[in-house]
Amino acid sequence: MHVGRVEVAVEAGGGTTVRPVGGAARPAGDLAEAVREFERDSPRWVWADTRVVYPGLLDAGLRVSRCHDLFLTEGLLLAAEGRSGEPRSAEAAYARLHGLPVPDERGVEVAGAQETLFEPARKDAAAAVSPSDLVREVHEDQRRRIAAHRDPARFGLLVAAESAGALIAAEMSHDGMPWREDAHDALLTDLLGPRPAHGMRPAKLQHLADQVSAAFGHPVNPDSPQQIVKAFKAAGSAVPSTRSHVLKQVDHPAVAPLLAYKELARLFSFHGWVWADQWVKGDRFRPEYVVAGVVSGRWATSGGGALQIPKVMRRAVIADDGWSLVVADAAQLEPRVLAAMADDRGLARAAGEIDLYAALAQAFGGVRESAKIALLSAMYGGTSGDAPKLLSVMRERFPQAYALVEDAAKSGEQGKLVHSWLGRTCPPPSHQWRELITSSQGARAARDRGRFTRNFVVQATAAEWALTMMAVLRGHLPHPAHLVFFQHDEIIAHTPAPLAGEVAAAVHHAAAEATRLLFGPTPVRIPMEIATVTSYADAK
DNA sequence: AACGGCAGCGCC
DNA sequence: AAAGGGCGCTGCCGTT
Repeated sequence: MHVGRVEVAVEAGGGTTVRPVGGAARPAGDLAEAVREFERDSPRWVWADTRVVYPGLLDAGLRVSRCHDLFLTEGLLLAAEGRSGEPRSAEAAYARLHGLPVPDERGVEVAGAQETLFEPARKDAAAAVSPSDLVREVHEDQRRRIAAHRDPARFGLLVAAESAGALIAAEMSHDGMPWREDAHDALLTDLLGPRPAHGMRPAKLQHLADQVSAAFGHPVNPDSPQQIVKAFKAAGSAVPSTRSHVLKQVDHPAVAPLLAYKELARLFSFHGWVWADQWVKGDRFRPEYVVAGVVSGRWATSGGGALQIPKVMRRAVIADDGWSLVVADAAQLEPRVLAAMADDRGLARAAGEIDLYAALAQAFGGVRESAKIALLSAMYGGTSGDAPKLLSVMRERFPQAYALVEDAAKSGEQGKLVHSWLGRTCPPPSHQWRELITSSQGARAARDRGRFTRNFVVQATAAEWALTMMAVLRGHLPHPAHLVFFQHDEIIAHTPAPLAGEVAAAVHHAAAEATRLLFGPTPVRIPMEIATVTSYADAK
């Protein structure tokens, strides 16, 4: 199979220019036509921004196998060059290349209107260049910068995985996650009562709110932490906050209805009927994913709250008739990633087992929970409870893994940058931090950043493992199975039921392949827990 | 009326 | 002595 590169530039008028790398640019009336023509060779499509270009192709029923996203790559490169936060758009990259005024990233409209892609550049000094020359020059520049990276092979893998993520995010938004509106409505009605009129509380919520007021003997808004704190104080049960774990310690008749209210109110306002009206259409939930929306490379969402779906709501995620959901979860991903990164023999041996913490228990007095606390404290910077004692065991028994996170923390405390395994770089400390660090609060600021960088190296590497796994999986799914959800270390595929076994096999393959691509030969295994279900709620 | 910080809590 | 990482989203409430 020939795998070349084809650059694509979308003109302001909606026309398209394509240029096979090494060849000549030519107009291609319609991007879909160009994709139909070239895609049989599985080229790597080079374009300014997947969010702008790809949705139209998906609407036309087309998919591409790989791409190079200039926007996301620019973000990776800028961070690696210690310039996080500078505008990442191709226009901005072009302007920097030529010393021109750099357009603001916010000026780029990404709502799917192709016309707007080059508008900001047109308003600025980059206006003179044709879109196809802009794509060509920025692409060449990025390839130079990737080649100049201290580890181009790893960094190139990261660039490819990030770009694959952009394709997958667009495809997931296009396909949507199965979400049965009738099941969701039934679930809400069961928990809250029938859908209320606009601006009203559901019956059960109103009843609980009334019980809270009755318990205090006067009207109290259960949504107002201030009023709650005041009411408890007046009742002789002062509380420092209204967090549920605080309230649970209080002996007062308002506590029970208040806690019940808080739990249900959240479901009502976050994932209730109004939410469904906005985000669920035709039994599909279509969130907006933001690839690399988190500095660690994790995805974020810009709407729909897809990464915070409460477990109880998973009952509404139901496969189509005759189809299944294959729910796959990378178990204990972060400690395994730490073991592989640190090449720590003892930890890596434990990470060859299905239950890593159980395998470590022996080192921690035979207590699995202690092993878990030790590892989590090492990765998060925890110091409460038994953590200090358990961390000293960790330092003794798993010195290389311990040193890796300690070094990351020390670098952070000193204001240095740290990197993931493939070369994602954390942002530099803020200006305020640099001022704070010399003040009386300096020690605290240093510790806070140390915890951030300590966690960054592990979380970012876990994120790139997951991205790589997903990219491999995407290429191995049997048609018409497709990915419908991704949440940090968990992936869901929607598949005709008879193909579920093939999908599961593809998941196992993808996990092993991602581990090999990132870490090469290692005793560490990153096993996937897979459940084939009709409803997401039945996984786990 | 619009905006933004905060509290609180859901997910990993 | 204690001290936990990353997000998004909502309603409240003070500010403009």
